[in-house]
Amino acid sequence: MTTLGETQRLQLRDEPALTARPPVPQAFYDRPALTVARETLGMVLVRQGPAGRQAGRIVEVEAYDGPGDAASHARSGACGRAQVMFGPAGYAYVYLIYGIHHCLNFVTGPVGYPAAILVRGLEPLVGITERTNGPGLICRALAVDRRLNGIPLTSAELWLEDWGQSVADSDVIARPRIGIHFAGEPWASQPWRLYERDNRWVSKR
DNA sequence: TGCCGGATCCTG
DNA sequence: AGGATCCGGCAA
Repeated sequence: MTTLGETQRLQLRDEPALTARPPVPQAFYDRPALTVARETLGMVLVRQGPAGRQAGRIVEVEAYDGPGDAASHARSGACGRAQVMFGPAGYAYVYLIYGIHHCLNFVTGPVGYPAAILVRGLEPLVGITERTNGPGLICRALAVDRRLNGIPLTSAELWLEDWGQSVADSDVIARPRIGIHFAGEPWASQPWRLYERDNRWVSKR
């Protein structure tokens, strides 16, 4: 596995037209949440929306895994907003939080098993001018709201691409998830927040 | 039907 | 440290 240094990433930023790749297929998401989370680091999130084509490299994610995860929206069953998490892998789960901000997730795993990856940090590559170090900021910068809830990640509006900028194992940091103290143990301590070491686009704390 | 609190972010 | 501001879950 090779990783690109900062210099090569800067070169990629200068050649956006040359870097488009096919969308990551649905099968990528149809695996355990932690596996998908690890491999999602370094993948490029592409948004085709009101601002045209935007792209950024995912540098921070969190996994929410299974019906027993007390921090997951799926903890109360397949009702309300969490329904998408119980559906097939490879779909977007977008919800409104604190009445103000949106959060973007990728549904993972088999039908009936609720799991998802929350996108928390994005390194701008193409067409992104606002801050993207935090889940609400990412959605604002990419014009992602609940209209995108439930769309497939192979759609023409939002998808992942592999630009060959994966994160080396030695650069992956695993820590407890943010803002889920209410879940209690062991969930509050599960190291299911993954991010790239020393990347400025990782959310604060 | 009402209330409580949240996978956040900004301002003071 | 506290406010913004909507929605889901749970108690009554």
